[in-house]
Parts: sequence; C-alpha cells; structure tokens
Amino acid sequence: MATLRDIAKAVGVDISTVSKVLQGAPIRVSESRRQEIFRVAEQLNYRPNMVARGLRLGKSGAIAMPVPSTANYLYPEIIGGAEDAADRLGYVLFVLKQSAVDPLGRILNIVAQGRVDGLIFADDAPSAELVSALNGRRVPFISLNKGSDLDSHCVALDDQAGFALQAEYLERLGHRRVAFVKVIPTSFTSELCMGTFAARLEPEWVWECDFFGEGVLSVIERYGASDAPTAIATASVVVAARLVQGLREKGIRVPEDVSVIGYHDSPIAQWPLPGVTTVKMASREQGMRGVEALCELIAKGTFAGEVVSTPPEIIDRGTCAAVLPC
Amino acid sequence: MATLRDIAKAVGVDISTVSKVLQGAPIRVSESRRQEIFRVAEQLNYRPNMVARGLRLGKSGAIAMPVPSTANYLYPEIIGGAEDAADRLGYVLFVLKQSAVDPLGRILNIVAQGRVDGLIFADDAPSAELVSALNGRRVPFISLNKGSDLDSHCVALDDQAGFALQAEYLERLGHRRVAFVKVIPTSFTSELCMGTFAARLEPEWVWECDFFGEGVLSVIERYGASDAPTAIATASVVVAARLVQGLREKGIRVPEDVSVIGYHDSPIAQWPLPGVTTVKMASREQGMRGVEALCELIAKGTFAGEVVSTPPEIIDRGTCAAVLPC
DNA sequence: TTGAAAGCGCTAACAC
DNA sequence: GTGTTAGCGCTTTCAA
Repeated sequence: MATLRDIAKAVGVDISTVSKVLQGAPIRVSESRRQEIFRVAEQLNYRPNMVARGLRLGKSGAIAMPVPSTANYLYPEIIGGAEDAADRLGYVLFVLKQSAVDPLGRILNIVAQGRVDGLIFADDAPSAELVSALNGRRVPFISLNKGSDLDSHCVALDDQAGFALQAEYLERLGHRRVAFVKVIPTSFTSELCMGTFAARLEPEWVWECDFFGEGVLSVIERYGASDAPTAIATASVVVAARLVQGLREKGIRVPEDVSVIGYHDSPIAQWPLPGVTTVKMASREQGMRGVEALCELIAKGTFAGEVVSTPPEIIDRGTCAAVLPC
Repeated sequence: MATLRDIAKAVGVDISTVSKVLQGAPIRVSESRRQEIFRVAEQLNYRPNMVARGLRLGKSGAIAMPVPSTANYLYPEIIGGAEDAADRLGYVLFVLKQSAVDPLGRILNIVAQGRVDGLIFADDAPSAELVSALNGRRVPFISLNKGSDLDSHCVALDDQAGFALQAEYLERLGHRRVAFVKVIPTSFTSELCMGTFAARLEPEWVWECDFFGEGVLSVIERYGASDAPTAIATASVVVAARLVQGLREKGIRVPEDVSVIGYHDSPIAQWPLPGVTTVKMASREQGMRGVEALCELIAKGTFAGEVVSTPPEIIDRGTCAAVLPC
C-alpha cells in the first residue's frame, strides 16, 4: 500500500506538499510538481488510508445501518438507496446486523470504537436506552421510522398518504366490509397507520400477523371463521403475498372470493403468480434521503425531521377485484 | 469519549502503564494501582479507540462480508453464523452490499482504505480480477463457494453429500422420472452439484430458473408441456417454495400430482403452508467456520481449504410423496 | 512556493 | 514497578 511518504520520496518533495496537492487544497505549487505528484500517485495506485485520516480528523468517513434482521424483504430497497447516497457523498455504508441476544451491543461497540460517524436505523426506531447512549457519545443518527419520541431525527415515509390510498382504493372498488391485518409487534407508527386507514374505511375486523411462524395460518383461520370480508388489507407486502398464497392453497379464490392488498413493495410481491397488489412507497428514496440527512447532521449538527413526500402508488397485480352489486 | 490519557491523568500514572494494565499485558504493577486503573476506566466508561489502535497495529479488527444482494434468502443463516464467530473472536463484521454498477468498487475501496483486515465472500467466489487485486494488497479472504479456481481459500458445504441425499430421498420414495431445476446464473459449483444428483438419479428433464422474474412461470410451463415428471428437484429453497405455490395456483396438486424438493433451508421454506421439503445444509455453521478460517488466515497467514462436513438433513414438510405402484 | 513540526489515540521496545 | 520514546499515516498551522 503506497503512502503519502512513498509518493513524497519518489517525487522528492515533502509529504505535506503531497497531501495538500492530492486534496486539491488551495495551495500554489509549480504546475510541473503538481503533475508529477498526481502521476506518481496514480502509478503507485495510491489510496488514502482512511483509518489514519480518520484518526487525524476525528471522523471515520463511515456510517452504519443497523438492521434487526437481514431477512427483511423491505430492506433491499432502503439499503440500495442508502448505498447510492453514501457513495455519492463519499461515505462507506456498512450494514450491521443486530445481535439477537444483545441488540445494542454491536452498535454501541462500533460507536465506542470510533468506527462510524453516524447511524441510520432502517427499521425500529432506536430504544430510549440506545438514544441516550448515542447522545452521550454525541454520535448523530437518523431513524427511518418514528418512535414514540417524535423529537428524534427521522426521515419518514408518508404513511398517512399510503394507508389513505390503500383504503381509498378498496373503497373505490366497492369494498365496504374489510379486514385489516396489522403486523406485530406493532409500533407507534403502525397504530397511526391503522388509524389513517380506518378514518377512510372502518375495518370490521382487525387481525394481527407476524412475518413468520403461524401468523398467516391464523389469519386464514380467522377469515374462515368470520362472516367473510370482501377484502383484506395488510400493512405488509410479505404478509399479503403469503396470504394470497395461503388462501389459494385452501381453495379460496383471490380476488374472486376475497381481495388482498399489501403495503410497500418488493420483489416478494411477485411471488404469488403473477403477483400481489400493493401500495408502493418510496422506500428507495427514503434510504437515500436518510443518508443525506445523516450527512447533514454530521456536518452541520442540525437537521429538521422530514417526510419523504413522493406520492404512494398502487401497483395493481390483480389480487383486488371490484365488488359486484348483488 | 474517554481516552487512555484521561485515565492516566486521573490515576496519576503514565499513559503507557494504563495501556498495558488494561490490555492485561504481563506487567507487574502494584495491585492498588491496577485496581485503581480499572476502576477509573470503568467509571469513565472507557472503550479503546479501535481506529487508533488499528493504525498503530496495522490492522483494523474488522472484516467485511460482501454480498451481491441483500435480498438473498439464504444469507441470514450464513450471516448469523459469521456474526457469532466474529463476536467471539473479537472482530466486527460488516455486511457490504456490492454495487450493481460497479461490483468491485466498494470492496476495493474499503480494502484500500484500510478499513478491514479481511473479506469473506458469502456467495459468488470473487472474480479473477478481484482476487488479483486482493492478492496485490495482501488482503486475505475466504470464499464460501468454490470458484473455478480451486486454489482460492474456500470453506465449502458438502454439496456432493447434499445432492446425493436429495436424489437418494426421491429415489427411495420411488421416483424415477424426475426433473432437475438449476439456478441461473449457473456456477462452477452448481454444475458439479447437478452432476452429483445425476450420478444417483438421472433427471429426464433439466430446466433452469432464476430467483425472480419469469423463471418460475417458465418452469411450470415446461412442466405442463412435458410428459409429467413425478418429482421436481431444485437447487434452491426459494425456487422450490415458489414452485410449490405456483403449481398449486395452477391447480396442480403438490405432492399428489408432483413432488417438489428444495435445497438449503431458510424461513422462506415455510411460506407455502405448511412448508416445502428441503435438504438442509449447515449454512450457519459454514458462516461460522468461514470467519474462523479468515481469522486464522489473518493471524497465521495460512489456512487449508476445508469442507463443512456436517451431514445434510432432509426437512420433511410434506411436499414429497411416495410414488404408488400403478 | 515549499517544508518543518505537532498531534490524533494507541502500543511496544527499552530505559530507569 | 513505572516512565520515556518513537511511530502508525495523515492533516494543518506556522515558518521560511
């Protein structure tokens, strides 16, 4: 690994001169020297050692995105957007899986070790404990989900608009008796969303479902036991996809017998063939804006919480049908 | 952030003494001092700055696991195992998503910047270009998949045993006319696996399928157009799960009309209710062993390629039935 | 125009 | 037993 010193030696100038030239600092050097320095740097394939620079500058040039699980099907979108923004802004983005046994451990560890300049929480808003630890260490962070603490720096999706659209869409198709499936564990946001949906179209049934386990089966059972809603709205594209599939396996036709609509969008939405209808949110953009906001926070120390206002969009994949007048 | 100096000042000793004591170096200090140093360190919530230590020691204490996509449903297992091992060995593991436009860019970047001591490739074996770049920079790496270059350091699963078991299982159930679905893009390993399967049970049809897109649909079409095999074996649990679901949506019964078996295991296997039968491989252990091997490589500079020999296991979730004698 | 020097936080060889 | 010192690679005043 070539260092500044190697270049300096080769060119015959001082190391500090090389540093300044390579940084493009406002310094007057003879043009020939400047050329020569760049030439040699190129030739030696010089790359600044960010660890050393970080030590000197008191910052690392890296940010981390802790995720509770690498198995979440929404993350690819968010992560993709975040990486793009990080690349563009000269930061390295590391995805850090939280440990199941000690969710805070790894995060506090890398923060305390000075490995990252900031954090961006992809899913759960950080716990109060984590927030106070982070504040104590003066490490800025952005959350992509509102926690109960509305003061925390947050780049949120406009879920109000999203769920309003979801309800409106079903309503427009003539659905009046619908079930809403919440994703558990429920969060501050999810309760809010449920409320937004209900404001437009009051669900007659409210069910709950986790991503894995028996959740989907139990929803199907409850569907069977109920006085059949004409549509099932869910707060998740994963649950929606599994639901379509599970219902069909039971011989219940989608959308002929019941319509199903999800929330968010991801490749998983295409698994029930030819796919499940969802409300597509601007997750990718959210990831991008989140990183941009974090960098702003790192640089300026301030950031006004914001909402990604890109309008939600219905992706019609044919699992919702109009209710026929009887 | 408390530094060594803060502690030294508070206790009234030299910074180097603190360093040595805290490291547990074989040094003789008066017991009272030792106690006092630990006490103050604790009180100040001291955590060594790994960036500084890294600079001094010429290593960062971090390793990265580049993944081509965070949407792969097998990774959670591997990553989980890798993280455990990394924690245990005192390393931080970062997941690094490769950029779609410049797959090598981010990897070379963090390596050149001295951010990581080694790499562990979760999926694709590194390209020849990457291998030579890595060797040039003397950055050790482990691949979890054999590339065409058998010399590269690799911690592989015993896929020979896995596919032999898959074939054997179907054979034992009486299947003779089977289709095998390869995952594309095919790799060195996948060809090998296909061979292992065929050695035991020659497939009458060999089809191909990618994870997303139209792959599954086209396999179903080909199934319909063919002189119906009694079983479909796949090299992927994702494809198997989607296949079960897609077939059932078309009214083809699984396993009554056709058996389906996957490969690997992941939560996704439980999506077709109540799940798809697969050959479970020791992915988690592979992640663990991979990190252990990498650390060995970092420390000792040598490592003999190895195969994770934990025997594969059939997880029967009811998508394979015995062929009835006609 | 260029260089010398200090220092980020840490470790390790060596001195007392 | 404990302190001094040098230095990892880099940036940045300040001096020449």
